Amino acid sequence: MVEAQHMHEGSEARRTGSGETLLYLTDEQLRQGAEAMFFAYRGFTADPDRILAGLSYGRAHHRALHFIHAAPGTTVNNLLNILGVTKQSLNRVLRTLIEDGLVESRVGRVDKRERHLFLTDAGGTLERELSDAQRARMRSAYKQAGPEAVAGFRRVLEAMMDPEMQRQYRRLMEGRG
Amino acid sequence: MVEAQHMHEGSEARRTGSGETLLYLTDEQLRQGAEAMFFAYRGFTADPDRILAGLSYGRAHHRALHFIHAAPGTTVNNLLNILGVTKQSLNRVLRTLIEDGLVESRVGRVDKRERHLFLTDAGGTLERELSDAQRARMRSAYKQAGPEAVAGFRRVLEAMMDPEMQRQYRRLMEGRG
DNA sequence: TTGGAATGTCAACAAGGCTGACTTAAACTG
DNA sequence: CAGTTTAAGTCAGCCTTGTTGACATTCCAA
Repeated sequence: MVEAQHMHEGSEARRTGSGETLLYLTDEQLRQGAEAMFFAYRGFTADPDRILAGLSYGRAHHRALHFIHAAPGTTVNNLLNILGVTKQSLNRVLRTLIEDGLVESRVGRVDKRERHLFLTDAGGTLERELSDAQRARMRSAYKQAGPEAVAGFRRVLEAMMDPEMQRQYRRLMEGRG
Repeated sequence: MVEAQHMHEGSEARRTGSGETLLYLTDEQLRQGAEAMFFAYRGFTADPDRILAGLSYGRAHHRALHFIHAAPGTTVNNLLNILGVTKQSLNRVLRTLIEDGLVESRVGRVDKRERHLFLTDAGGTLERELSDAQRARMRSAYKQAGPEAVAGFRRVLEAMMDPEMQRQYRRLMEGRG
């Protein structure tokens, strides 16, 4: 049920005869949403970035560590698709992580062309440090906003993804509850 | 009121005797939120990026155009704070925009050290083209998710910002409805 | 056995961040 | 008025992280 007290200030909804909900979204409301995304993403990355600045790593290293943690044993190609970068770009990051002993690359058993990626103990430790920093902010934001807001947050974000990314995202959600 | 059907799958809320709502947020739920942010931000920037790729501009030019549009007459220093980059970095972008006749820089009347920035007609046209592309996706996401979700989306994003960015954001919201 | 797929590597380049040093002009302040 | 601070711009150099293109290797599968 769409009720006034649940609606964003300024947005309007109306039920048609057929029961379909129409939304009147002004350009201004959408603009504000875009700005919110911009500022929030800055906050989202700020804490891990601060940690990484000390080490000689960047945000790209964090992303690699994150998704290797999320899907241990993933192949390079799979990681490429998730991250949406070229293999040359990923390779540069991956190479330093392997050299520094944070990531282990194992030749595939069934297909020996493939490399399966795992975090070493040291890699797991850094990954945890980075995500702890990121999660602290998210936890605080979730608590401030409340569970209804969080559900809406997730719904809008999912609807904003490219269809291919949405598939990747849902695949990652499976098998993790 | 917190009711089960409004809650995100897997999140739990409980009312204490004092009426305070407690949230039990697992690391896993927060991780999923982080991944949603990552994938959604990619989608968020994808459409304007495609347009900019043709021209010799990048995302940084888009951001400058966006905020000059949002706050016409803003000074360079103010824009610096909003974008969170160094003046050297902004200057490189701003210089090309001014040279190409998309942005006009006027010497301040009251303080002649300041430069006030405005979009030219051409600048306004490009800005509109870029935000139209971005807004189309946001409009679609907002419609899919519904007004309650949008309100929650905005609440979580705002709570995720650095306090200083939150101030900038709210200041921008004022005087625009 | 040959074609194609997966991976890795080299080179070159561009965008867009950063720091540091310095100039100019204007404004403020003692 | 002299000295300091502020706003803006510039130059030089560096780093990360993205890109393309070319090419080698390895291995699977038809």
